[in-house]
Amino acid sequence: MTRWQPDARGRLAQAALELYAERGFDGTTVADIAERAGVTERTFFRHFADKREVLFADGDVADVLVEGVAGETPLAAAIAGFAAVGAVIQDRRAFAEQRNAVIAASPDLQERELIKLASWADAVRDALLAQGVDPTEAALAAQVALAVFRSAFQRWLTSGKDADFARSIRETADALRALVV
Amino acid sequence: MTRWQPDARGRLAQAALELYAERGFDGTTVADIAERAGVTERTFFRHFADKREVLFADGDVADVLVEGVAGETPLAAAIAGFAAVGAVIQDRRAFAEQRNAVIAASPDLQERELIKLASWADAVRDALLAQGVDPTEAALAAQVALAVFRSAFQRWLTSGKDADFARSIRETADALRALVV
DNA sequence: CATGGTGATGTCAGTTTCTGACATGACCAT
DNA sequence: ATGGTCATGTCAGAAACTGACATCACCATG
Repeated sequence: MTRWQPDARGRLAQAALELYAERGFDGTTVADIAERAGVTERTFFRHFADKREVLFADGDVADVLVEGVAGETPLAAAIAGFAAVGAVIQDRRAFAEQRNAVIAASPDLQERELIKLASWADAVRDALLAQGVDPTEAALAAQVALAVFRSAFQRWLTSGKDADFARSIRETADALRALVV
Repeated sequence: MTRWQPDARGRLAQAALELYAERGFDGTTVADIAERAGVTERTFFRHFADKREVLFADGDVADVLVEGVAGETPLAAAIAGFAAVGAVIQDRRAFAEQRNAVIAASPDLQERELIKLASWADAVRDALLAQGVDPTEAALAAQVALAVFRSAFQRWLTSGKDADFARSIRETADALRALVV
């Protein structure tokens, strides 16, 4: 006789995404999420630091990001890092869409999203630093690459069901070059 | 006999900045802030939506930003908008430094800072749209200009007491051009 | 001068988020 | 079998916020 069902964390994450989609972030209490997942509220807070974080457990995405940082120039390298993340996201488009819709509907979740993206930019900056890039240049390249990623993500979402993330990145990078000239 | 001292809102903002600097954001309760300002906790929440917002009442900065959006190219126009804000910030350097230090010390405050900056980028994007710029191009230009602003702000802070914000912006914009080439 | 409306604040009760401390019991190594 | 470990449960409480209603200086109006 097992005392608890396995993967409480996964059930909590799933329940949270569903409830945020059904009733909105504000209309959902942590007690609701815990109940649907079949655990107590206290267990929720053992797995996730707060009510928002449950949507942002990216696992090892940061590793993918950092390993992808390589290229001819610092900016190209930074963009390549984000492109690697794009490839991961592309494999779960339906999830990405639902999650994106939920976040777009809640300022609280947007805040958390922004700081997560900022931490990605910091990781890219650090990767560039490790490759000997000048600190100021690395920070700027990471921020600009993030801007490209965000724009490319929107482009990918609005480009239909079978859009290619790498293509969206390339197109956005081209648009950037056109802007700066 | 006046029933209350004037400018409760201003006193709350001042008390909050002081206390966040003294004890940190987490170490400060809204009751602490209200007490120092000589009002009740309820009054705090009438003036500010939440505990973070008290540091982010920028007043008419968004107007300055939008009015500053003008230039030869969309990116130049977007950067000009942020440069206009820079000029305002430059006039209150000591305040900017203290506020920046307080925010840097708290992830919660950083989140709010990021979403405020994002809303600035959205305002710039809308201003570009109003000038007939292509939507995708406008969004990207606004995001890139924000990256330039953030980098320029750091540069300005670390460039000594009498640094010129406009100069930091120019230098960062030059760095961007060098990156993209 | 009286009267009544307005607006900023106070008071208070309640919900929700989040934390610390301690208890439980299945599982595992010895 | 015995004891340790680890995920979870239980409980109490602090702090962030919200809604409803009360107060009373001030001000316009007759």
